[in-house]
Amino acid sequence: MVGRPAVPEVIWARPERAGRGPRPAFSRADIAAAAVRIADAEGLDAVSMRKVAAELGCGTMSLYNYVPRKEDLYELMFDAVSGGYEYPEPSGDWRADLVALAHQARAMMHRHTWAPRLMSPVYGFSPNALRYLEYALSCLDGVDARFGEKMELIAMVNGVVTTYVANEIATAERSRSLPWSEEQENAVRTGYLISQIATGKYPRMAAGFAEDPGPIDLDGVFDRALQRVLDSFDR
Amino acid sequence: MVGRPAVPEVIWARPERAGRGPRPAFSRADIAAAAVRIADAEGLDAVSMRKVAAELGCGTMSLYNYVPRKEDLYELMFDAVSGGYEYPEPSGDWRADLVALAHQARAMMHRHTWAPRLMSPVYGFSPNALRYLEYALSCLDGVDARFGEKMELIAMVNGVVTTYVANEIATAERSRSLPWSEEQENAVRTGYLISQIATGKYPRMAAGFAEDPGPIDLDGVFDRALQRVLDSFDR
DNA sequence: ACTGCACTACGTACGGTGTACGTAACTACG
DNA sequence: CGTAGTTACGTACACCGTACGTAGTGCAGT
Repeated sequence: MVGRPAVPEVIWARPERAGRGPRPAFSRADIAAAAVRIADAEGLDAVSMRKVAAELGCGTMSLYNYVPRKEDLYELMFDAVSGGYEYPEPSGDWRADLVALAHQARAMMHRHTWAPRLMSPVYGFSPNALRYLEYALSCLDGVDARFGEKMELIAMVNGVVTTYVANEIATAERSRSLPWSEEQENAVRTGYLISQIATGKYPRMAAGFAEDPGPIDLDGVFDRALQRVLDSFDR
Repeated sequence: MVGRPAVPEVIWARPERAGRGPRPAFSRADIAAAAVRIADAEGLDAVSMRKVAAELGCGTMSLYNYVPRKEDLYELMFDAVSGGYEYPEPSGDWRADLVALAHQARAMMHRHTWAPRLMSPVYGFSPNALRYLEYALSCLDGVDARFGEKMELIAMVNGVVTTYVANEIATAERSRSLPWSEEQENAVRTGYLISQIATGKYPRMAAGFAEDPGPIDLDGVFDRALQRVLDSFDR
């Protein structure tokens, strides 16, 4: 099984335990949890096969018995953190239910700031992603709309969550790979922005910042964007 | 200048040509163009300092005279492809103007499929990003809304563009790093999805795919999402 | 005109990465 | 009971970003 397959393979279709040979020392959940610990502590780029193996206490190449390629490790990680959602019985108010679900997803991504980078429709097949999707659909049970329309709504809600969280954490995540602090970086960048605006080449931005310079309320921005998406489906 | 700075620095604030020393052999535009060529041809992960230097025909470490860190190379790349937009005089119909701008951005990202991965508010300071923003604001000149509201609209439009393009190209980009073709990968993944749905654990998805199984019209999905965002600002 | 310094150019080297390959030990099935 | 298929893992390769040192170049100040 250590020989990498020459034909496509979905990791979820692989049996966790093969019939023959010694019993595996770790479960997929163990491996995902180890990788998640590293990513939470040091960022996604710090997740290497060597480090995950060390975290588990096994040789680097042993990991390849469980995970054929690093891509699959990412898939395990994303599924693992997608397993923490609560799915209360839908209330009948689909807007409130979707808002609650979106807030759960946003909170998850703030806990695991690498998750937005892994968000991809490719991973939409993982067990927990399917559960999430099915639950979101169940929130829309009473809604009179075609299936395709419901899926487009769910996709837009998910899109808002990941883009906004990605933006919210962008500078913080970036500063992980930089030799100076986030505050220093921000100060320099806004300083440059101000100098550019002062050139007069961007009059509307200049006027805008003069009129409305306050700090941004990220929670408010997110909630407004989410409500707008829901509005647009609620005619 | 080869000594990396210990203090934050925005590459755009660096003069292209220093007073002393030999005249630089390349411009920032040359370097960005070389990196863009590589990324277009082989994907973003193929963009390495060595390859860009080879493409330019100089030694690897010479690149560091122009680009203090690889992050800055990304910033140059993103700004370079953001320089290809056309900014026609706003027509007075702000919805049509923003739709046209969004379509330009979408087309750009389809030409440069690595661009969504680099999309980050951090790069919103680059010269061409500022031009883009100022133009989008100019499309909203006649609209009676506060500056903050206009910025939120523009952000949502940009968000829709990048998320949807990222989804559209996800499997194709992914297959670049995989030893088998996109079609093979897709076949296996949808096969697994079908097998999962057939378990009965996801009744709503099962019903949905039975009712509405057709292939997805990506252009239509994108346009509908975009219109919904515009609707939600158009009361 | 000359000196000095800031800059360009770039070879070498270090510590990291994903993973191909080979070998040894183990266990369930024929 | 053999043996095939698995687990375990050390070694090795190609590639990465980039620190550091050295050599050459041309403007600024004297």
